[in-house]
Amino acid sequence: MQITSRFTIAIHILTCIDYFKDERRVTSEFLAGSVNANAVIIRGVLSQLRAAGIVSTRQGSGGAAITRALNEISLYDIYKAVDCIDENGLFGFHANPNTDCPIGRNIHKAMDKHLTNIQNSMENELKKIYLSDVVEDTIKQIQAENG
Amino acid sequence: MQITSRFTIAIHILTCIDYFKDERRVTSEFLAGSVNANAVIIRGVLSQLRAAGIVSTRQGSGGAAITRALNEISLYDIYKAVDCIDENGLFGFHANPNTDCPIGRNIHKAMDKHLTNIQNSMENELKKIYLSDVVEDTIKQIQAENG
DNA sequence: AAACTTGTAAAGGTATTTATTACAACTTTG
DNA sequence: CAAAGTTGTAATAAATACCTTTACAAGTTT
Repeated sequence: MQITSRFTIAIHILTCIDYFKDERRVTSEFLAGSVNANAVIIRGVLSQLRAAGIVSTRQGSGGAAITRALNEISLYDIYKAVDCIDENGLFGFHANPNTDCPIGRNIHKAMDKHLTNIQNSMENELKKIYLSDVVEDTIKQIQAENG
Repeated sequence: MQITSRFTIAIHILTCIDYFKDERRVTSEFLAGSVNANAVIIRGVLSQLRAAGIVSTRQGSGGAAITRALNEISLYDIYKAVDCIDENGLFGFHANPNTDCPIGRNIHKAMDKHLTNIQNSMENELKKIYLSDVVEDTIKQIQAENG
């Protein structure tokens, strides 16, 4: 299993929007070209980012823009926006353990606390990384390939 | 997306094996009853745990046993045994970004380092929790429901 | 009005996961 | 040694989740 690629697509999109913002209108079609995915996928991700207040889009005229400073958007914000994982839902539980068995009846509660802590620690790491970090690293990569 | 339920099934199984070890022979059929899953699924998980040296099983006579002390088996050991997630594979990348675009060509490398760190920090948390912790908590839950 | 773009629903396809069936190999017991 | 019970594993089917594509209404610009 993997965290949905919508998350890395979202980071890709946001990096593109910032990179090309002064150069051209960044439409879903253009972004689809860079990501190499269908434009409807891109529009779906943009929809989620818009609902989270991270980007603005305009019908008709087209083009997406980032609404906040890059160092005010954490990877956690993006992760939450594209709805990667339910609250406490990182670890899948098997449905309907047998309640006639003392273990089946209680194991879920016993595991929950620990697994929630693990998920929280992962999400806390996401909060420490900002879109600005990724954009800077991407630009370094681009400069490295030219020099 | 979620981490496969084989992980929580494995913890459930191991807790059962320990809990019932002095009382009865713990067969895959019995475990399937507690988990409420098909016995073949249980045998598959037991196979993986056996390959990792966490349990031993016996053909014919039947029954599974844990090979180490519970406080020497971390949730990370179990997580690795049941092959939840590939190395650096927690976050799914969209395949084939457009290499004609400077962002498409470089974003992957720029994200990789950060996402690997996040996955590592999650896995390090798994190393801090032992099967003994989960078993103790489960027994506390059982005692609480009786008293 | 024409051309272009976003927003979203709906249908189709693909991949992954889980469940089931089947049976060979092994162990114990009478 | 035969019968009963169990593990180990392959193969197939079913269910679920995910991604892609088609279609079109609604908005904007020229």
